[in-house]
Amino acid sequence: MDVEVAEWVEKLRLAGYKVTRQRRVVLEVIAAVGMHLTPTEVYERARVNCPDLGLTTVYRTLDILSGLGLVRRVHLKDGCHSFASAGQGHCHHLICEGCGDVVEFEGGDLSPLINRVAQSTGFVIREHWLELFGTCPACQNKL
Amino acid sequence: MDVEVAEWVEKLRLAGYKVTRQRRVVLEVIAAVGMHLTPTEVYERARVNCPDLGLTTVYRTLDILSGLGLVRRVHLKDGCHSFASAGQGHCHHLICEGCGDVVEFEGGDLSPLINRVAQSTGFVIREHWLELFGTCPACQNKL
DNA sequence: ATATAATTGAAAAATATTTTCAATTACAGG
DNA sequence: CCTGTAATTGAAAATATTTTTCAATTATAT
Repeated sequence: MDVEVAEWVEKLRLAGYKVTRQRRVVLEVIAAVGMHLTPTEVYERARVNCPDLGLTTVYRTLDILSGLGLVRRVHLKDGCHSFASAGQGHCHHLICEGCGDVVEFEGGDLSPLINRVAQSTGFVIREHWLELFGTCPACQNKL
Repeated sequence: MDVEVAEWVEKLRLAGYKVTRQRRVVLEVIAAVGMHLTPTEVYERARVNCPDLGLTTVYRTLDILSGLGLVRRVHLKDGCHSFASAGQGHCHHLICEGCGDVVEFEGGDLSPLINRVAQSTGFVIREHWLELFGTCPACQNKL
């Protein structure tokens, strides 16, 4: 079990959730795979190690994990059904349009932009999302 | 018919689509309402002026409009079923969490950040997408 | 070991989206 | 203005996605 899974298990426990076999296997799949996965894809992969897992539980576990900020929905042009690990700190997702690979990056400082927009619109801005799309080194070589 | 609708109609025509009563009414709803709407919400509002409109046509029209870049999906925490006008140029969405109001803003220059990420990951970055969330002036006053 | 409250999977229900297809309609060309 | 034709339409069916319900199971505090 790698470090990320151990940390996630600990956070689940601290938040008052039971650490079940099913939750553990869902965690392991998402931590092990560096790409975005739909609930059904998580389900299929997780069932290799836990054949009695139900799709309902995958949905429920993804809900919990995103509530805890451990996992985040990946927003793609044609829909937003996929999830990926959300990493530590304030990270954003860089997504390969070829293979679905997801890399996290530090957001840099967007506050000048955000302050400018807050100023000109009168909004109080609470949160922001940034996603980058492109082609990973491996997929560049395939062309 | 306001300017935005007239422009959109022209772009539809130029792209080779027929300008039907149904498409026009969908356009009008989205242009008139400064907030994000689900296909069903568009459908309900559009039917006021066009009672024989079908939901299927709303889905199809939203597909076309987002293909032409006139409308963009709005990505919210709990799902991505809503659409809003995409405005001119390279704009992003600022969304009020209170009332669903959507304001467009110029993206500013993200290229330093994007270049840095491209450099450190080896990705070719083709596109980016930024969304801000907060509270609009009207909703601030309601508190 | 036990009690108990959380969690589970299956099935059903609810919701969202796409496909199919015959009827209708926009509009180019006369 | 008519006409022909290909695009477009709505309704219904099909598919996909997500949530709810509920009885059985299970993690874990004691």
